[in-house]
Amino acid sequence: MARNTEMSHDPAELGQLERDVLSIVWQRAEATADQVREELERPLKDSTIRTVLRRLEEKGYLEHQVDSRTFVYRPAESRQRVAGRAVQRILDWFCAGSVEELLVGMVDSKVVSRAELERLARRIAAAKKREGGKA
Amino acid sequence: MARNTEMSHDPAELGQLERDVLSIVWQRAEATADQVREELERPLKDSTIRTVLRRLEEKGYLEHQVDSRTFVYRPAESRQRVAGRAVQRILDWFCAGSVEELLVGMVDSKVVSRAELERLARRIAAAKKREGGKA
DNA sequence: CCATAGTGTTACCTACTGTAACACATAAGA
DNA sequence: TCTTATGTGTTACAGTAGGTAACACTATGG
Repeated sequence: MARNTEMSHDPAELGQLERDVLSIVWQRAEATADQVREELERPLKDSTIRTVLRRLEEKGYLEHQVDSRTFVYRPAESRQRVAGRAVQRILDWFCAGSVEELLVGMVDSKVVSRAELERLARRIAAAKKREGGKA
Repeated sequence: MARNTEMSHDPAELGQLERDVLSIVWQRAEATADQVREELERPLKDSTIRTVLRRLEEKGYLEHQVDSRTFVYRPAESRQRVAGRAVQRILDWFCAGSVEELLVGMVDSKVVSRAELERLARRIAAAKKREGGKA
């Protein structure tokens, strides 16, 4: 057995191509298969792109609406939320759920400096007040 | 093709069992195959554990030293560092490298609250001064 | 009515992981 | 010294996910 057989979707389980396609849709806000293919540098067949889009939808990352028989895909969730969940996973796996450990790890791995981290955290905390609580 | 053929190791690419084994070694600081097996709840054969340990070493997560013909595995990197790198990957994939976006995503996905994030960031920033810069 | 454009279905190959058997070596005891 | 644990090295197999794509089907526009 490899990987879970029945779990909610999980960003790290995406392959390279899937991530690329997903990124394109996120970037454009919405995209058809052809648009995605044009934006990919790789020379892939239409059916390949469509398969990937369908799989991404099955996994819950995308949803589509039909616009005169053409599928228009849109993100089902924002990049940030997906990224946030991905981080949550890492947190659970490698940091026993401790956010502090994770942040320390990020500093340790030079993902962000202590100063920068503090600056961003303050900014984000401050942003809350300006916007008033929103989902 | 699935997954990279030649890239530095990457925590998200680990399977469930591999993560479990790695966690045990991290927790104990060092462990032999038998010790790992005892600590796993699952009834696995010796060779299974050893294969996993070997693979984890190949992937760069563990290293071993021989203690009178017994392999003693130790982490090659701290959990925090590995977690940090994992986050870096997510950052690159889903946030175009923007740490701020990632942090916002974490808040968005309720991984951490704004207030808590700020509190931790301050603490981590403060810790730097006490310890003096160290690798 | 035909061609074009788009979807649905199905399939194949490979890499990765879980799982383990079996052969080989060697220290320790009889 | 011969045998037996004990532990390692090698090899393998099956299941799944992901990359890639062909092909059949459908409906729309000319």
